[in-house]
Amino acid sequence: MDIVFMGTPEFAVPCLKAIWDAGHRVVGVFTQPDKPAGRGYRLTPPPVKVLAAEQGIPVYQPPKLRDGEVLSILRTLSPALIVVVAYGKILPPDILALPPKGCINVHASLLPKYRGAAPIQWSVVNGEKETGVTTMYMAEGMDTGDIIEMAATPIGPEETAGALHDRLSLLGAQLLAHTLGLVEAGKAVRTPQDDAQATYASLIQKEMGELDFDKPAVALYDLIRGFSPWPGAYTFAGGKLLKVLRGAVAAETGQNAPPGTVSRDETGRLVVQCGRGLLALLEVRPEGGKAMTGAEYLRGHPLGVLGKEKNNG
RNA sequence: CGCGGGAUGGAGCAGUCCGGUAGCUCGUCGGGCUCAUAACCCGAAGGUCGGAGGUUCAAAUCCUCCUCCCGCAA
Repeated sequence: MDIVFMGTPEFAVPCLKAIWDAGHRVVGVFTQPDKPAGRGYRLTPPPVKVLAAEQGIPVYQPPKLRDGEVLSILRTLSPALIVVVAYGKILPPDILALPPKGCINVHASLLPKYRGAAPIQWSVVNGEKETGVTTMYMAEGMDTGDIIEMAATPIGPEETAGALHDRLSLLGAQLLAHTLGLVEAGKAVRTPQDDAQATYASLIQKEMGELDFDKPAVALYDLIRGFSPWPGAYTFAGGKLLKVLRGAVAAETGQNAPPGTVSRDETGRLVVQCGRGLLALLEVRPEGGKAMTGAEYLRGHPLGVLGKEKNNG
């Protein structure tokens, strides 16, 4: 089949590869415009663009899809199918209606749960034990289309969102390859979603990564995993930012000190009192510094109370 | 040139504004104490203060340039 691919970040890269590996032809790639990123704000091309360019596939980076020009480009490319993976834009109805085989999407959750922008992170933050990937026919709503296939996978008790992202990215590519076969053969079955079961995974904001030590240690542990490696969980120590890269639950119950109180446990680990239980900060990065273990951090920084930035200033 | 923080014995930091013999916590090594210990006591080793140049009687500290790391932002 002739396919137009729409995707942007690293997550979409394996899916793009899977298309030609499965014997299909990518006649065009749509991706977000290059954006300033990193120190120096240098213009950086999205990963999908880099791969497409290597393969000599025409790349389009329209700022808007609803300007008519995009539609005429697509008509010229004349794909049988459009595949969308983490593109970052909503497709207007006239584009959805264009390809004869339809538009399909790969989503990193077991729909209808975790519709939306950040399903991987939120599934970890919420302590889910299982997640997966879904292929579906696209509808106008956000991730509301009819399901074609799903593949489930367990979330490891210590797995970070970053690790899960990489696994789901590959799993999604596998599933996509299979789904493409079904679609091409006309054997793809549509299963409508049960909207009553739907949940929504909103866009991650970095502010959501601030550790609230009034919460149970287990919840903070899940937050650290879910925000790793990006944007990272954090707190404040002595008015300075302290990123928490890796944590562990040191005790699930008990509270003997005000939440946020730092101490050193019998093995030298940095542990913090939570609303319920103790959280060990195994790896941290102080503002302007490099990553270090909690024990190392403790050698040069006084014990104190974390996260009081907003209260005393 | 988008904004900002940092580089000091093996680790983490203080000292830099107000130049003047490099300090703290931990680790390491030796010794002691203890039934024992990641605990405690005594002692020791270990540093071109990121690099180059400049100012000065004297520079970790002031000036200039450079390298590397990180935060914001994505």
